[in-house]
Amino acid sequence: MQKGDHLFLVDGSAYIFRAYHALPPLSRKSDGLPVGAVAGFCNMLWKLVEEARETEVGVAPTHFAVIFDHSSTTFRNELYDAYKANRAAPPEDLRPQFSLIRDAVRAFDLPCVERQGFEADDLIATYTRLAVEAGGDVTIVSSDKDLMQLVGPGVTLYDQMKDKRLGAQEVFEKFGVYPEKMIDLQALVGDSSDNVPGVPGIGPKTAAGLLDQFGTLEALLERTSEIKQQKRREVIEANAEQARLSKRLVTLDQNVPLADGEGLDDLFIHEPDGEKLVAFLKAMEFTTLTRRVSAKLGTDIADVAPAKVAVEAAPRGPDLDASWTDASGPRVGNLELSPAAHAQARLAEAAAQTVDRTAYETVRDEARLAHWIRRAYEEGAVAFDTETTALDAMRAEIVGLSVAVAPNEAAYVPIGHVGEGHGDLLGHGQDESVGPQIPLGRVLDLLKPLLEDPAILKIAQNAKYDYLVMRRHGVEIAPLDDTMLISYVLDASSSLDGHGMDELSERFLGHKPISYKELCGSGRAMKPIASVPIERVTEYAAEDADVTLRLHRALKPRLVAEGLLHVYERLERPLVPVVARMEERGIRVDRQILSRLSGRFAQKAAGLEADIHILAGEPFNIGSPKQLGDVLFGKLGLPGGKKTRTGQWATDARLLEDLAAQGHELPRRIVDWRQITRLKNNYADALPTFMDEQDRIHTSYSLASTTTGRLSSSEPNLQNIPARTEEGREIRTAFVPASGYQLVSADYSQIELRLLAHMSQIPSLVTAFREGQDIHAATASEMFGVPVEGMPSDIRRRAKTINFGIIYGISAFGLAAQLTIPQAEAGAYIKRYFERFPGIRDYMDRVKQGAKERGYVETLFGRRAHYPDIKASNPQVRAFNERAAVNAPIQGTAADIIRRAMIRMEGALAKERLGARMLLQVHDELVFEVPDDEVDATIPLIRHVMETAAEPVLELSVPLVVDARAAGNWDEAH
DNA sequence: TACAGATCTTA
DNA sequence: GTAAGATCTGTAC
Repeated sequence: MQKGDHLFLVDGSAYIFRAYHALPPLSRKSDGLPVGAVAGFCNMLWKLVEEARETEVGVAPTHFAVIFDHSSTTFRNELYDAYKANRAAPPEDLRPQFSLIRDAVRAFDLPCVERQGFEADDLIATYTRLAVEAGGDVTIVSSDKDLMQLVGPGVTLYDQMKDKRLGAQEVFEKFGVYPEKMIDLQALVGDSSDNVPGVPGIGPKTAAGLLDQFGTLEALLERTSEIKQQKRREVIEANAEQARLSKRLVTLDQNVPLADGEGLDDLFIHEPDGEKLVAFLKAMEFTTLTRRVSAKLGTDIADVAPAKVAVEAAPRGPDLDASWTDASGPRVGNLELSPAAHAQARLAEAAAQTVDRTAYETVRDEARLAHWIRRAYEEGAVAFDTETTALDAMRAEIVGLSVAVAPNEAAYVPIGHVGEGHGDLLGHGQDESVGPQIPLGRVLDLLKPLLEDPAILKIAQNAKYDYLVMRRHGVEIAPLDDTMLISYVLDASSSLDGHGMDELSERFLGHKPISYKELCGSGRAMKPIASVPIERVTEYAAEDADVTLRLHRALKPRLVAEGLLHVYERLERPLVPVVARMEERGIRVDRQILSRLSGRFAQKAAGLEADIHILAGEPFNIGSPKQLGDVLFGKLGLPGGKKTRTGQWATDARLLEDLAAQGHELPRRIVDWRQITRLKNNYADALPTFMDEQDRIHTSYSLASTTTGRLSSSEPNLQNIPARTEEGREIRTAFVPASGYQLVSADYSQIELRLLAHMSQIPSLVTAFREGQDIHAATASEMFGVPVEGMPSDIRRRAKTINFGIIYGISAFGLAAQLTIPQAEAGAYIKRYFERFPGIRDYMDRVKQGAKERGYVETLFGRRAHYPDIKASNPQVRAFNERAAVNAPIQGTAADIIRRAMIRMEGALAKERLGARMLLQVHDELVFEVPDDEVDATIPLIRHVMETAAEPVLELSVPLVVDARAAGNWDEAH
């Protein structure tokens, strides 16, 4: 549990009574077992878990528990033996349902908690306290007045039946006091259903008035002489002790000892096991709910046998509270407690705090390091940053570590510093002048328990980097929050370095941190950080940790307030260690193959270069578009010269191809030369420079640099290795498995087009995918009336281009360019397409409209892409934003789905004890290294995980299909 | 030395 | 027509 999390606590006993009384009796058909309350209970629970975001609660739970009363006396009976003594026994037909309802909660895979000697309310109070202390928010699903005392910042009640939230303001409207005085009010008023005596003749109105006048119950009892009405004074004086007793009875115990496995963090919610749940519902014979649940969870009803459910002859007779406080009445916005207000307050707080770099400490001995570790434990969270010798996490050596536990309370631990001008570039070699430093091994030994402690949240900016560096030193940081990813989820559009710490700090804290450049210089003058004076590095590094901590406080609550917590928790945070391990593994590349290719490309390029210079009549730099343009269109006067917007001659491949098609020799050679030199320079010669000692290349994936949720790959970019041309594919043959392994490539077939079919719900497209038709041929057939059988390849090619165009937000201009046809003709194609698939135009219009209204579009998983310029007055800018907005939900949903597959993949492989290692992601493709003898077992598993990755959140109306193949290199596997 | 523009590679 | 990153050239500083 941590800041930004949201705990739902369901008052299970109250829920049962409500379900029982609200619904007509229902018996199981096969044997007449009464199950009405179970049915109502299950429906409410399912609705709550699935739809909380759409209700007044507005957020989905990250943590969840159903709390029951336990069937024994509680500490309150020791205080007052008449407590709840007049409670009627539950109705006969409800009794057998109690244990079934507990079974139901377990079938939902939700924690179900009860404790002997305590009421459900005490457990709820305890969990609420713990959650608030951990910085989380709480929704108590109940409207029992006994629970109103718990309402406060971050804590509200929720009446599911009425879809009403109760915050402090609602409590005040109902009882005339704010939540903190509810206990005193109840002590005065009493509760007949619980046998809490209170003071006779004092009702809620009078009690509220008295508390308004005196402040507290104790003050009232001490100053009864000030009560004007004689009768009232006498009755209160006579019943003072009874009021004090009542107060103890109604005060909830916030310190119930929790059993192992019932701690706050054990309440983390996870997707239910579809089979288990469906089996239970089937046993109960709830046909409608069974259908609904299985559809959502992707479970085939026919495949699941009903669970064996034991019906207890008699319940253990729990004291179930039938009283249900009516929470009706006017509801007023509860602004001071809403997640939005909370988030805003945090932002304001962060912006107001100033940074004091002189407060930072340089840690030079183990005693001081121990102090900082202790502080981290006290706070429960620590911001963390590593200073290293390189930007590449796979090569970087640790120079120092910084931590922050509170604003301005931060420290730097120098480890690998050397004196100015001493040591080599990597910072190796010690120097006495830098002063004492704790040895790396000791720092790691001391920090490892903290960094791996599941109870302490570690916060980092670009956490994957620090995770990788530390993992290489045997420390597996967890749990981990990443301020960069939080910012990215909140608004991905500022992606051009927009999530860097310095930018975030200036944007949200109004503070400009010391830049790396200021610290170390840049370019030729750049010094290794290990030789910068430690006092200066302390200011820089501790500030980074401090700023990271502040950003976390400022930004994390916005995830809840803006309904984006699930995107972060499900699609971003869990991916950090997964991608880090992929980078760490790297992929093996055959140096010899690349070297051979480089030689061949060099020869070919030299030949072409000579030809080109002869054809041009003079030597010139072919690689210079400027010189090339002058030669082609100036000196030789070739036709079709176009200017780019900077006034240069355009010499792109497409244009040169056109010239070549007209019979010009030179442009053909230039196109070939460009292809060959590119293959040589960009790939054959560049890739070996990234190889490590084991001939493996470790790309770096950015999780936060696209607007749509895709990953990007750099240094080197392994997401644009050639695949289309014969010569290009030879580069791919150099990507090979380790010995004893095969490379397996698994890619989604047409995933974006399938998602378009699902999202726009075009019947003919949906049917085509369901029946496994050739989608481009089907499109062509629908558009041009040509039968699929014997369709000319050119017709199909046009349809394919149009299909891609649709996904990209089509324009006549673009389609014309792509198909090299006149714009009018392209426009006619589009018109015809929209006539044949009118739902597509409606869908695109809806998306654009939504983007204009809200400023953003969403993927099916709730990820947002912002397009503020979609309302620009410049038609070009506007049209561009419209196309991007149409594309983003499709591309982004596909990105979300493969992220989900990646997150599940390692666990799925481990569960089957398979040794496959996930190495690369290329948007719709995953590449693995699989032990030779496990290939046959692994491929079906990989396919299954990928094909079901959208479930159970989404039930797609079209199947996802994955093609997978094993081979000795990436070209053949792809 | 730093940056923008053109080009080309991928999904 | 969408989304990226790398390299080279040429120019501005």
